[in-house]
Amino acid sequence: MAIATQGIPEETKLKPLPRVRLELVDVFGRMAQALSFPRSVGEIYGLLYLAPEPMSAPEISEALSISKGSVSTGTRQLLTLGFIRKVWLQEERKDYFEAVLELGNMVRTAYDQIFKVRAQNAERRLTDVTDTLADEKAELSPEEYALIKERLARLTKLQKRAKQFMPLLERLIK
Amino acid sequence: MAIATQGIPEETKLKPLPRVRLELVDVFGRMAQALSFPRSVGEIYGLLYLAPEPMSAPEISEALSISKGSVSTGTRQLLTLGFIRKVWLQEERKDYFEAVLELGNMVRTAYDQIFKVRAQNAERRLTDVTDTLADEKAELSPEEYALIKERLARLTKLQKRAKQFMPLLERLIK
DNA sequence: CAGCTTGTTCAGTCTAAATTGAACAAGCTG
DNA sequence: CAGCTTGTTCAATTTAGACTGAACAAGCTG
Repeated sequence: MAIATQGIPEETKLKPLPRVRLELVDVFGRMAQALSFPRSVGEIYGLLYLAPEPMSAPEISEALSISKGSVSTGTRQLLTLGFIRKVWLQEERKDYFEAVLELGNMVRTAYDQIFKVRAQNAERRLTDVTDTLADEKAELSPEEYALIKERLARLTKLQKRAKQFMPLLERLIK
Repeated sequence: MAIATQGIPEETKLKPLPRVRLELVDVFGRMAQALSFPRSVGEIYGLLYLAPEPMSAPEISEALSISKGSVSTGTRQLLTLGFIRKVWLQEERKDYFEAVLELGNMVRTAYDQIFKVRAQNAERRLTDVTDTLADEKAELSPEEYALIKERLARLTKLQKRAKQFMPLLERLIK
């Protein structure tokens, strides 16, 4: 008997997840994909969101049948986005994770880290293009130059309007 | 001579694009990717945005070095999003395309078609999960049932808040 | 109607990103 | 300290989905 159970990790006692939980895992998995995050990241969050207790990385790995590596990188991403947090359970040695339920915070940090950065990039690139136009003025016909200038000006105007709009959005999110 | 030029399409007279235009193609290409659209779709829009005249599908294909197929599917997507429109040039037979410059409209229809649809999907899926919980009630411990119920209620609440938020957003976009 | 060109569709190819799994470091335990 | 387990990293693999190119339909032109 001792021999037979030897290689098997002692923690195989996990109950299968109830259907509700599996379904929510799927919902968050798809949602993550729609937002162009790795599906597994969404799944981990979905799993933790309905977990009665914090879960360890090996537990997550088994419950979702994804590799240790994916769990490691996935939890790291979720931690930096503030979607989950680490919990130290009594004298346990492993890390445990739980979902952050205060969704307001989540949305706000996600907004800061993703939307804001992208908006800034877009702004910079647009000014680069405008610079290129100035450089190239001599090589363009006056008509084409004027046309391009006017259209870039439109974009810049839109850009500015979006920028003004952002603080308002930020206040609404809070 | 007749033989030598035989296979070559007569319309190879396209000038190379000025650098400004190439740069904007790139900007929109990347922007599209960031919004999880195919890069080529963004590139087509970027090309048309600074085009002095409407462009035909073969012209687009050549200017961006992408296949006929990609141009066909890309223009279709842009048309349904309202980002470009078809133009019939005098008695020409081919379709010509031009960018819609009224960005307000664009943003609004894009919002309707993408964001709104996604929000509705999310809502439906969430109610599905809630239904599953009801079905499964008997198989869950009272504690687990209560916990899951409470957390799903949180999500539903957030969902509702987001829903209320949308008309406001719509007004701001206009 | 034969021979063009245009435009759509779709099966196959290619590429970028996600995922795996193995190697390794670090800590705990007998 | 030998033998666990945990967790990270990274090269290799897999997968998803964008892109291509060929086949086809439809129209116009001599």
